Amino acid sequence: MNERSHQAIREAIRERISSGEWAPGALMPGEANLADEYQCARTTVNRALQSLAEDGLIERKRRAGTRVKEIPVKRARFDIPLIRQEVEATGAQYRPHLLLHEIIEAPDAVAARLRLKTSARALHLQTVHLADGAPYAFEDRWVNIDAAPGILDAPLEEVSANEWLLKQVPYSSGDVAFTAAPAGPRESAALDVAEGAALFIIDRTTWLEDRHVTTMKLFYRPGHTLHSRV
Amino acid sequence: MNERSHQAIREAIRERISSGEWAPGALMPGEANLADEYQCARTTVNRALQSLAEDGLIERKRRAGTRVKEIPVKRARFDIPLIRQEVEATGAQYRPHLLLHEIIEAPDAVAARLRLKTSARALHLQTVHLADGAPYAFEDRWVNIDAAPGILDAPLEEVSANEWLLKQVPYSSGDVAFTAAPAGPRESAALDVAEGAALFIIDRTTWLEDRHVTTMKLFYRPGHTLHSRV
DNA sequence: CCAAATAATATGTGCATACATAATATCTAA
DNA sequence: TTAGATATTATGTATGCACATATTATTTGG
Repeated sequence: MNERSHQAIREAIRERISSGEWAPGALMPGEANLADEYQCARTTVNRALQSLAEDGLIERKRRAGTRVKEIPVKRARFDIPLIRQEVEATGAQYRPHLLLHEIIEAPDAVAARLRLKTSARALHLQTVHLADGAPYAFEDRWVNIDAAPGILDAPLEEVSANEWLLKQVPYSSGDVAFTAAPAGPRESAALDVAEGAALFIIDRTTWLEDRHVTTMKLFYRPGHTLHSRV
Repeated sequence: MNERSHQAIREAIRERISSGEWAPGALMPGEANLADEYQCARTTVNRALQSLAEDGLIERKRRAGTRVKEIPVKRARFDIPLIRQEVEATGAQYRPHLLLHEIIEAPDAVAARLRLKTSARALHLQTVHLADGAPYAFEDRWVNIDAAPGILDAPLEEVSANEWLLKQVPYSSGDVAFTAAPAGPRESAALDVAEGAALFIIDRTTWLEDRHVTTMKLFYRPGHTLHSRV
């Protein structure tokens, strides 16, 4: 990282913002000025400033210029890992255990998420993810069979459905929600915790273009945390 | 967005990856080739590919080339809002209510987080955030007085400590953790829920350079979810 | 006086080029 | 044979330039 690199300049400017050189909401010098000051091309300053804007630290508008944000947006990024990797990262041995595998009419909430016709059938799976044989998380998943037909023949005792699907449709998009809920009878039994225990839950729905592939809830054992830098 | 813009090219390449044109793990054509194919400068392809790498879809190494990731990292991004804004976005009226304001010796866990000497004193605040008068979230916060001295004179009945601190040290960094836990007596009373109810919790520590400013836990009422796109 | 046309301006982006850098492949000498 | 030097190559990035675009300021015409 050179003295005049866009990264160096970005950090220098970040410093100046942190130090309060420009008040929150204030107009910063234009790209041309900064380029002059740092003895570099405007392109380079542009890149530095765009990066700071991505970070939510400044706000840029054509013709209007660049200002320091009044209230910088705190943006957290989480890498959502494969459970296998998550478990293996702790040094434990991973094994999925399939508790339920049925093809039944999907409840309305699920049908809506998978864009199924009401009363269409879907694959319903329940899995406990084990770390060194002990329950680590409980997964309740519905799969749109039309969108992933091969799953009926997949060896789900060995590879978790999550992993299998990821191999099939690796570059899908989706949405995630984080929440908490008390353990119901299923979760309680699967995770070996008291009913009503507070569980951290990740709720995901995944699609590839317009094919809604799967929706699932992942219930972690009490005490699980997910963390990140801001 | 032009046909030959870096964004257009990025999306075109994203499509080609999604469609499976290049297998997971496979080597993609080099920048020069793609530039040739898309009839644009290598710089433009470079920008498109860097963006896809940021998204965790591909992996790039000098000399070795660019490959499609075997298992793309699912990266969720959350904008963590001010509670005031979060509440007001629902159309409700926001009001913070300060329950506790004391300067006492910080417990070890807190002292560690704020990098305080053991048995140093810190400001301890407990606040209920109200939406239209009803409890929305409960905040338990510790502030390093040395790092934010003005807070002792701040009108915390009107502006929440969070907001006040954000005004003072707007460009701080920090870490965030999400978890779940049962409501204890304090949370139960403040949020008006049963003891043991499953609460979604955001746990944050904030610092500016080497000054650790504040650490807090935010307990949401049952049912709260945080969501995002992947 | 006000609305619409027009000019001015800061950021946004593409391009050709040159060189930097990291990783790999190949050659060379003991 | 093999460690070490050297060449090769794909990505990384800085630069000067031109032009695009969004937004604000100014002018103009009714």
